Amino acid sequence: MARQRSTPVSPEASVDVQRAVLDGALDIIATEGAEAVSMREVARRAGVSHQAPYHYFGDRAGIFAAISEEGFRRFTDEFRRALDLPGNIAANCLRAYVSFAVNHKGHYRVMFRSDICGIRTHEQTLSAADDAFLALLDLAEAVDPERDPADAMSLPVALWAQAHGLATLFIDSTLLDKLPPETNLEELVDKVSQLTTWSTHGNTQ
Amino acid sequence: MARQRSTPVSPEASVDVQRAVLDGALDIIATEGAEAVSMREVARRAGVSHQAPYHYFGDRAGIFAAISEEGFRRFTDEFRRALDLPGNIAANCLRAYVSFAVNHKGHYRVMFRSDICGIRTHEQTLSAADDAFLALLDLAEAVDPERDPADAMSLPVALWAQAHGLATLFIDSTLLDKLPPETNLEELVDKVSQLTTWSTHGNTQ
DNA sequence: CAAAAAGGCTTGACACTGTCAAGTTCTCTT
DNA sequence: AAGAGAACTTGACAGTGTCAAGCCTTTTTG
Repeated sequence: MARQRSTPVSPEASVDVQRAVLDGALDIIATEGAEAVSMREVARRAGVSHQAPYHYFGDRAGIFAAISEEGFRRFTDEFRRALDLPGNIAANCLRAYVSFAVNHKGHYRVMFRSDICGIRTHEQTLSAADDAFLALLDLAEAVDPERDPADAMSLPVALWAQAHGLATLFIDSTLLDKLPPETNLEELVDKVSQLTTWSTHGNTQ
Repeated sequence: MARQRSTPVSPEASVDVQRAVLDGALDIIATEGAEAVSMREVARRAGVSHQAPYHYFGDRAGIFAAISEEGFRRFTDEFRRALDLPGNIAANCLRAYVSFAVNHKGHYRVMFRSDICGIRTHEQTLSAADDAFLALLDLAEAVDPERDPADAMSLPVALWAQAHGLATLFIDSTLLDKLPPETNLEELVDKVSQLTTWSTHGNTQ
């Protein structure tokens, strides 16, 4: 007799399995890290056979690619919302960036790991990452519209590096162990914003 | 008959095996990423049995911990050398930081991955990481000795985030694919330095 | 409306992995 | 000379990613 299926076969059921596989993987990534993800464990959590995930994602890297894509799409949404907020744009975006990483650890931990999700071979993930990059360019444009066009990339790279650095230090390193235990993360992010000035094009030095 | 040993047993030989295991692992990490490291593959590359690495490192995480420790020690050396250089200290240190990451990909990729090297249980690795953090605090002190002592951590965190963000974007993300192919990395790092001003304590806003 | 194709899974098998356990040399004390 | 310990070794086991092939159920097609 075949394994009991928890839900009947239907158009929605397949989506459920797909979703359950991703959610199981996300949970493992957020709590134990990406290497702890195994095809068989996510299958087990989704209540399906060890081969079912292959049907949707091809291989292990495919799961990571799907998570990365979803992460970039949700990230771009939240980031663009911060772009439209009133006030200090750079500060708003930094806050949005870091809070996305902290609140979506599972996604964020995979998004920039080109080694495990084979992003270069996965077109949709690549395009989602490109969209996110466009949003970043818009931030740079808003921060300093009059910078030298011949050096258009320095500012976006600098902004991205600060945000990405803060985010990864928070979620993966032992930085937090080195800070006083009462430290408020959001306050710290804002202080870093206040501390940083992105000098304008006119500056020599 | 036992497996032919390439070198006779001697005090140096054991060091050789240890070193060979680490070098094999570092090579794999730098070229394929940390998850591609397997105990049996590094043993194979070192020309020893699949259990030999356990003798020195306990388990897989132990290899990563040893690499992380070595990375932090070498990093602190190079970073402190940059601290003593004449000129713009922040710029010198940022350059040293990023160039360490790029030139020691294998080490750098592991140093901040607390998930795979179980850093919290490995005292020597932890202490090496602490030493690196002290060097960072010295940089912050040199950049702005008169900042508010009640908010001593914002500046080091900001400096570290910028450097760490740049480094990880360079070695792990697809940022480089998005930049013009002729981009010179060292120039880009310097431009980011020039773009960034770490405002002093007197600043309100 | 029957036959064929496709989608959504399943079980089975294989080579490989990390790690425990239990030898087997060597080298260095005592 | 004997014993201890370091530096390995071989063997075994459960768990892994993935290929191959099969089995239902639904959808499309002739």
